[in-house]
Amino acid sequence: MRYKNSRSAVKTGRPRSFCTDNVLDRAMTVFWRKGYEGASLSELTDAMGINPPSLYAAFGNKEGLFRAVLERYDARRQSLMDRVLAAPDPRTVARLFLEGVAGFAVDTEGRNPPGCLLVQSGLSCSDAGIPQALAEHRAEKERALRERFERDKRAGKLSRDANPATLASYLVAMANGICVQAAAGATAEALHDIVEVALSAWPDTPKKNRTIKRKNAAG
Amino acid sequence: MRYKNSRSAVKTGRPRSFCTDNVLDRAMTVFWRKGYEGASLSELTDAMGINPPSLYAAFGNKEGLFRAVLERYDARRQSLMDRVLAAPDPRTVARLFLEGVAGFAVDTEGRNPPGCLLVQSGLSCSDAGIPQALAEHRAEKERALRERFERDKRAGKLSRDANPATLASYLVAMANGICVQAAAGATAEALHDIVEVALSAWPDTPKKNRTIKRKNAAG
DNA sequence: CCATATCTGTATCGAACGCTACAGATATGG
DNA sequence: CCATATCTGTAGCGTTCGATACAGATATGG
Repeated sequence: MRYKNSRSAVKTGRPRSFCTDNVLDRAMTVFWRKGYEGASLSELTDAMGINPPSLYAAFGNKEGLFRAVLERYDARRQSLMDRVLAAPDPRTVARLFLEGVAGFAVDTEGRNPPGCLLVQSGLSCSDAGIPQALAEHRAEKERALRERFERDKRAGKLSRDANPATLASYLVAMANGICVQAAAGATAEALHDIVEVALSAWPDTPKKNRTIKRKNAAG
Repeated sequence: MRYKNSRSAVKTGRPRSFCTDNVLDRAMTVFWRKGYEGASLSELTDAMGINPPSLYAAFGNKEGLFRAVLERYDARRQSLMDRVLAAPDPRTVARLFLEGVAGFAVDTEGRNPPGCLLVQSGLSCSDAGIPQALAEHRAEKERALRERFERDKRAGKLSRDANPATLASYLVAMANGICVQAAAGATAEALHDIVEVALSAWPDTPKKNRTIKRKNAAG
């Protein structure tokens, strides 16, 4: 069996003996369980099955490895976000997003701990760049939701007094809170119940309680 | 000026030169900003204004200091929880709780970072006892809310199909998510908007949609 | 087959970590 | 005023941290 190598073009020199995505997945588990500062280089190299010089040649340093892990994490969550953003209406977006996050938070392939890497691996840190990097990755999801809701609002799929930014922020906050509950050992059923309550806060499709100024809703 | 000392009875020996609550507040700031593992002993002793032997004599070790800080944190939040639990009805409990948490999360006395110590100081850690200790402290608040809602339900202040455990879990999850947003730099206004959405999910007082079995609601 | 380039494994670097031995300082109890 | 007890400050303990120097291994390009 040959590992997939990240080198895009044929280059000279001894080839890399490991698959980048593979070792990133293994490093992800360590960062997830121990947090950024709690994950030692020796634990990381042991889990990744490589030696320190290989790690430093490939990722620069510990922070570089962590940032590569975050990118890998996003990639593994992309299919969920794609499915969420493809939902026909904003309420379904909200439901798929919260249910998806709750599902991922409790089912982490038996390898990773319950919860979310972007929440529990370093909210406070000796190196302030780590919390900031995590915040940026979380904000990325929030922005995707907000832009979706802005489109929905323009399309008349959200009431005129709904605030896309607030709704996106609410969903992300709820999702992060769910992840904290999951990390503390909450069951899938408990998380599902939380999601149901959270969704009952969702504003329904605009009701005809005012004079209809413009009608640009498309089915 | 004389510092308050924690020694309850008069004892022999050289008296302690520092106020326990005072140094715990200073240590709290370090743990809050850097997380449990990111807070080094030298940073802690510098901030506390004492030397390592005094720290170890008083708190045992780093984990003992952290646990003492958590107790101190709870003590400083107790007045909020008292006010929340003294609210006349469950909806007001929910509102005061979320508004109170959001308020604390952004206004941390200019000394502590935005957010919540119980959420951001060590969700994942090299020593698993730290996330567990944090989870227990958070669960304490959730239990207080749940018991309050159970009493409300027995008193008819919550609808018969409301689940006190779910509502408490929802509020705590929402509060924790709000703290994550605050830690990432969310403004007080943004958090307030989230709280408003979150409260719109709250089940209202029981409506007379069924046969009224018992009536013991008071005003 | 050789020059070049890159990766791997061993062995280890200086720095920072959490923690403590020890002697001096300062209180109480008699 | 002395014996005892506890706390303080200095100085440094052994370990682990993140990161690297270096030599051998293995590919490409000519």
